[in-house]
Amino acid sequence: MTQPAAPGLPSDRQTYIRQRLQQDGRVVATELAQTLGVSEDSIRRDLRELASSGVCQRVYGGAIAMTPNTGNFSQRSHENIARKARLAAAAVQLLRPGQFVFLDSGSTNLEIARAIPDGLPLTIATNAIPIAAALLGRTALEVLVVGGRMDHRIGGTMGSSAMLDIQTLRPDVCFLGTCSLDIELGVGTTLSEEAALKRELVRHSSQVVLCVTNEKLDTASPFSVAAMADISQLVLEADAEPHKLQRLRDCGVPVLLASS
Amino acid sequence: MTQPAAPGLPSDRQTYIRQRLQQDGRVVATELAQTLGVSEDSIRRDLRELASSGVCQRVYGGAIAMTPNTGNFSQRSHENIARKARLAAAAVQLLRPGQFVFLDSGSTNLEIARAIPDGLPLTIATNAIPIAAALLGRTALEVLVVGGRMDHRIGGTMGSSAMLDIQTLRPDVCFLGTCSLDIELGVGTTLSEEAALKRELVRHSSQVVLCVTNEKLDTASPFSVAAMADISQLVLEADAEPHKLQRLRDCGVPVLLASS
DNA sequence: GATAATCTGGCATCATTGTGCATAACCACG
DNA sequence: CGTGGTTATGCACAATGATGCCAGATTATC
Repeated sequence: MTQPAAPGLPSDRQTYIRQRLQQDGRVVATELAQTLGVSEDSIRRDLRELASSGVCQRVYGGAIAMTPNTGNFSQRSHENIARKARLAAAAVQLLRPGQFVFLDSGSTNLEIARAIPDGLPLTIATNAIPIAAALLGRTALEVLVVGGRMDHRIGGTMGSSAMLDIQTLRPDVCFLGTCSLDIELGVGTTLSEEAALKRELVRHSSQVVLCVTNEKLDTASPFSVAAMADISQLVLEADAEPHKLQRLRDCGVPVLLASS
Repeated sequence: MTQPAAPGLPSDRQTYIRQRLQQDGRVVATELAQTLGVSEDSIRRDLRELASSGVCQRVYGGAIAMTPNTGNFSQRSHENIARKARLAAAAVQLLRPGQFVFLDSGSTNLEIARAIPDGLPLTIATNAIPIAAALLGRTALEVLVVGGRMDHRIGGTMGSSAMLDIQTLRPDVCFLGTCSLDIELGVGTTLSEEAALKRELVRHSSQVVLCVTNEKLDTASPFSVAAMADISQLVLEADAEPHKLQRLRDCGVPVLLASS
């Protein structure tokens, strides 16, 4: 166990909390306050700050570690379900009857698929298996599945075959799954093949919509997918940090806020 | 078994319940209350919340895990699940490491997908979305998804695009989903498009394996898929009617019986 | 149909949380 | 050395969340 710093620079304390989060996966506020010899208020402030940076997720009584890029798809899709569902509820308001919509892989897009109103006639294309599974039985929807080799990390098809399939599509709207969003660096993702597929998607879609949860704002990933200029519409959480939100608005991209 | 947290963040409790659901498929409220050291009321509240998130389905006395997809396909797949699982357990004994296997759509084939032993390296192609979803995360398996228009009745992709995809494959073994089997009429199915796809599948596969539950024996369907001569291997239930079984053996097709 | 177990919703109670405010430490600058 | 500003911290208080208990309704089981 790491020794808590006795005089304790605030940043040291947060480093210690990060360590504990990585080590145990979760922390308890009261226990941290006692261990570090500060009031629970300070701990709460730290946790709030770490949560807004995307390091952890705040829960009643403490916090649990956030692992944005690790873990398999089914784990990720259980995190932040409520927040992603709210984002999805806002996003589906952008849909119009008869549109041809592409739903990229990603846990947020899975929530969007679930949030599509019953009876709204759409044609939906996707390379994500869980999304196709969620739309199975929704007879009002014409569903096209992009074939190819399935990537277990992404939860969707990838590879040259999938790329070729996508090139034959001309979606009206594409909901792009996002790993990170930064104003200068644009949209990024963790896998090179995934990035290539998403770039093709952006190239062929009339509109590109991006749904981004708070922890992904102002972060970067190894592979670039699109620049801010390629984005037609942003959907963000209402409690996103105001200055980040303002800077995104200043880019000229329409922003839709998901009511919290 | 995961150890329940002693101080117990509320979110940890729900995570524990999720784990138990995934592990055992069902949970009992009274047992959970005792294990976690909280009142049954809290457990019931948790289960209600998890149910509203779609994680589980509430039943009298506890909850059962929800399979992600709903609709007519999953209804079918819940019928005779035990019998189909036994059939599947026998069928996977036919698999050899490194084989290229095609799993056609159908609830029996979904059970086969679930019954594939962990660590057995295979390449699996499928046009069935629930099967692809079931294989997601099984990293020992290379999974190829056949793209195309998804048919909500079948639960898989169909159409000309899927046909073309299939023509590029040369599976070692194909597990053919079956609606009916009759010695004179061969294998049949209810939809013409489905039949066309299955015919293509039979044409391109080295071996064709048929898993058939008792109620499908000696029945016919509108559209013909294959003759008895096209079948390489049958997998039947051990308690099939002896005279039907004997007549199938007489056709010269090897028969594997699933122990009941 | 009777009985026992379980479920739902309301309520009281306690813990946790966010916010405003005051205090103290620290830093830069004249 | 003094001063104004910033930051971190702790405390008080109101709001929210979680929990257990209870009464009435519902459901399983005999």
